[in-house]
Amino acid sequence: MQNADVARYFEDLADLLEIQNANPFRVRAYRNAARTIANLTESVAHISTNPDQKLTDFPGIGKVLAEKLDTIVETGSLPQLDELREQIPAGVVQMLRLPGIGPKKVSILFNDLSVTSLHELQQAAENGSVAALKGFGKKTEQIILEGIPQVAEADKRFHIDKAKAEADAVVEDLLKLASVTQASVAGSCRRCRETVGDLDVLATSTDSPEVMNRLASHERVEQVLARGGTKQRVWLRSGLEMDLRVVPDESYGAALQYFTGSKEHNIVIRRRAQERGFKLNEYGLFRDDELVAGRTEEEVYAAVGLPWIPPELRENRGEIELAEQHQLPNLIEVNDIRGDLHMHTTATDGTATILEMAQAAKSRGLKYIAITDHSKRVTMAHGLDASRLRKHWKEIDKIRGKISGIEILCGIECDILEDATMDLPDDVLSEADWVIAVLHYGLKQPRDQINKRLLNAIRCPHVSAIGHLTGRLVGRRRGADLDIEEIFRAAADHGVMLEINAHPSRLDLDDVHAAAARDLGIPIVINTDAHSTNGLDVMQYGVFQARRAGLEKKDVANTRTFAQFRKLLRHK
DNA sequence: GCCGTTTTCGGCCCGACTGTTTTCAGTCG
Repeated sequence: MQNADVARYFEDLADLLEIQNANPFRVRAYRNAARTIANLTESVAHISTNPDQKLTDFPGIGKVLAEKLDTIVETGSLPQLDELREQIPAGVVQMLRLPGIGPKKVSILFNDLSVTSLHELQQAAENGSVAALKGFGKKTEQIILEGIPQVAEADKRFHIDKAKAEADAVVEDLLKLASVTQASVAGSCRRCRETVGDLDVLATSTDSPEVMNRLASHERVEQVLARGGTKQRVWLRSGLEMDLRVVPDESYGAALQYFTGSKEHNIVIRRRAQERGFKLNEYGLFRDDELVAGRTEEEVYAAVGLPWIPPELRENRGEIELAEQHQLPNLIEVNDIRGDLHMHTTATDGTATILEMAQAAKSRGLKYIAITDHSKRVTMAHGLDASRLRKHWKEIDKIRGKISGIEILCGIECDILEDATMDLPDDVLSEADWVIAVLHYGLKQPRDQINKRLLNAIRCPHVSAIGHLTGRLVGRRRGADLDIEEIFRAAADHGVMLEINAHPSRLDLDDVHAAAARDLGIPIVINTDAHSTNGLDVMQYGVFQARRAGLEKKDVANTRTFAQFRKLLRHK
């Protein structure tokens, strides 16, 4: 059982307890524990059965929750959860996803109206019985009727690239206003999460209504959902929701800190403020009613005894402790990247030639690239067999003479087949400068077989790196089930690098896996997997992911010079 | 339900906005 599955038990339990009107702090305890588990690099099943380790050593897991985890690992179920599910139908839990409807209202709908599904809820709203409930009204009825089709729709979260583009465009326009001195995106977008549910934008202005009006009439805005004196919520044409907050200049740092989150990070920061006799809110840090800090984020962190913490790390996953000890990592930056070791050309499913890719890479400041077209198993992309690949490499060799200032490696993205053999024979792979081995097919095979495939690839002496390890697609497809610890140990033993695939729909390794790989000393490469010249521009998202994992320049192999990078290759 | 360099009990972040109220609870971030 994967940690994500175990975490799910506690998340479901928290939802159900909330509807039952349980103690909110008890509910939070379950959610915190779920988060801890989802962020673990070791499997809970392993820790639970290992006599040398204690689950209670992990934050937010006490005696009670540790016992429940043991039960889940041992039996694959949790009696308490089963009981609650019998009392509260799944359709009732689904109502929690309606915007504007929380556990209290869901509880009333279920207990007083006996609705047990979105369908029944719609009928109840249409015949007026929802509006007649105490605490409900015409507006609530309308919110429910509008929300039901939205819930039925798929996940509302957007990939980071799209979210960031939307936010940047609006921020840029707000900054053009005379009254606006500072503006920034905040929230999960500023933390560079893989996906963003909605956008938070912050601005300082002497004329709040001007800013609000500008956003309300912005060409990207479809509809204004709510508007007060300093806060406005709009729905963008792209489908994203955006919150705008306007604060005075002297509050900008406090507001930016506050709205960047994460919620979990902020809870700890606020507690630190409290312990020091302050009150921290989005307007600043106050002693009694006197503003002590708030103009910059640095001021706010300094007031609670910490250096500034990069937004990507603000998840309460240990960054506050590191900051306290002045051991925050010096995070890798986009400009540190010197090479890109995964890209395609017209030889398979790319849209640009070798020369065009090399020129585009050079113009983006890269010093070396690897051309890695598909191997033959990927028939849809017209993957290369041995003879076409050798011709392709000769072609690359010719191009080397036509462009200076950038090194080009003869590479291949070689499929690891379902039977755990490589898609191309050893003698061909041995001629490559760079082999990136990947799973494309049979991702649903059982864990043992997936592991066997990856371990075989890692042991193959010609393989340089494993690309997009799990094969997951962000928000669309879960990755293959694999034993991360075993794979990582093997990669460390054999000197095989692991890729952070920078494409916003992959970002694989994820942040948790990348941190675990780094801890084992495995060199990480961040690659674009570009299928066009513009595809090279996604490098930044891979770097964001690396930053979220706390990686430094030295942890990432393709920040090295070409000469240094070559030395990392185990067999060349 | 978790947690503890004053604590094993009594805390657990804090404010804006909305809708349904006639002073506030619920929801959200």
